[in-house]
Amino acid sequence: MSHLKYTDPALQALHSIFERNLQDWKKEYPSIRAIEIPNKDFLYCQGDRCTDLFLIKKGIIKLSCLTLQGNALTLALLRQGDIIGCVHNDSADQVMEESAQALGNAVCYRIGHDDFRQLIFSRTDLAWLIFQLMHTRQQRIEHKLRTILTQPVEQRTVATLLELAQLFGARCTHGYSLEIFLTQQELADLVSASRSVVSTIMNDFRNRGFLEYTRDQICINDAALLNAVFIKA
Amino acid sequence: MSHLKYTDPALQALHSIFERNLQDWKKEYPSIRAIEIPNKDFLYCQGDRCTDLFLIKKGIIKLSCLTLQGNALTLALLRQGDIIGCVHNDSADQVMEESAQALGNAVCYRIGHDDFRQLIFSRTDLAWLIFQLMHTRQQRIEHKLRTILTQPVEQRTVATLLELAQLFGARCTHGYSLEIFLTQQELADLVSASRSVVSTIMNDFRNRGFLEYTRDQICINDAALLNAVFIKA
DNA sequence: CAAAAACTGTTGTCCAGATAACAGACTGGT
DNA sequence: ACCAGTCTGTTATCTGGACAACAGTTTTTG
Repeated sequence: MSHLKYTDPALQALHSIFERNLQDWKKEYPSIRAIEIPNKDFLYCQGDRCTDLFLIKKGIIKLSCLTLQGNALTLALLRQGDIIGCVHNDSADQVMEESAQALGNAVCYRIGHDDFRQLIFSRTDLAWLIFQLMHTRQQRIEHKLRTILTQPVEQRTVATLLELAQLFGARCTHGYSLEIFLTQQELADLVSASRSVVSTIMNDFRNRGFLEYTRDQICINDAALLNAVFIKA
Repeated sequence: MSHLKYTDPALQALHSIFERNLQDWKKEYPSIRAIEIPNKDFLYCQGDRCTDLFLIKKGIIKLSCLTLQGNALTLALLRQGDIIGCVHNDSADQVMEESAQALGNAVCYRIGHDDFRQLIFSRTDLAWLIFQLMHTRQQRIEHKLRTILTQPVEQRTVATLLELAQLFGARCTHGYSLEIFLTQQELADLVSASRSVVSTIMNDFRNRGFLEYTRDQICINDAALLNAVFIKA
């Protein structure tokens, strides 16, 4: 199985259905709107009361939540075609459990909860796609749980880097170059580890020639990195 | 917010729709079948090729997966109305990522993947319910992730016990009595901790009068247990 | 352009919890 | 009624990684 599998037909399909029908739907479901989210802006925050749904049109959205101790815990990175926001509920007193933040600039469709519901009712093909999509996402988070519980920080870092390469990677001479700016702290959050450990590991990787990085760019020699993982395993 | 909230209208609704329509559907979707799963039996195993979906009619199903090191990791406990199995995919070479095992005796509806798809297409109300349901489940696993990453084993044990009380609990003199047989190892898996630590903690709780247990029964004094948690927090 | 703020790299300390090992207690089969 | 297998209770040991602290570097901002 490829580590780099990241295309999902359901995702593509959903996305293109929206593209195609947006104009029509705007008449029928007036709450639909395309909105731009600049880098680091929040779609909504933990604790917000939110009555909208979002479908990502472009860009990456980070879902995270604050733990009781005040550390950020990254739940997922989502992209084109994924759905977030208030799904639940018909009872209004629902409060969001996570925050959704743009990682880089993003564009989303926003739809009111009720309109979305209507949409599902009238477009059964949509329902099935969404069903598949949610399932993939479920798989992803289960996978994450497994990883965190079983792999040491080093391996998780590798996994995260490769995942990022998939999401943002532009091919460059040695492998993938990440187009996005991440501080070590943010990276550490993604890995679910402490900043200091990640820092040391990254330096180690650099020395071993698996990657190169400066303050605002990471360039991954993915072949070497993957090799390193496989040799260990 | 109550720790013991465990009723979900969507769940109930879905369940009763199935109850009501089963006979009719049997004609239209011949793959639908109600099946009994005895305690500890598997609906499917990690690595199986599985083309069916299951809706739980009665009982509890445990989803778990084996880690590389060979420990079992419990992903979720599911119950009446929840859906598991092969959702994905239209491409056939899909292998299950987890195992589903009955905890106690259970009854499920089994439906072939394609029939289910048809069902969704024709019953839009179903689609919406399922949508909600998957979302709750998503929330649950995210919550689990958060718990594991932030709470120490002791707290997690408490949480697990209370959860179990909700699922299996029969009211008894002191609080809830668990109707199900769990070895310490299984309990530890649910908590995601090592058996020895859980053992010690359980003894500690017993001494402090929070619960009573023998080899094949646990009796939880939930009031006391909850108190203990709140005092700490 | 200087002072403040934010980011990185490194080290030393400390601890929750994994692991291992062992000695009862129970259970069940023959 | 014995032996083998499984479950519980406990302790002694080890370790990954969190945390805190600090010095050096880069960025921001007034």
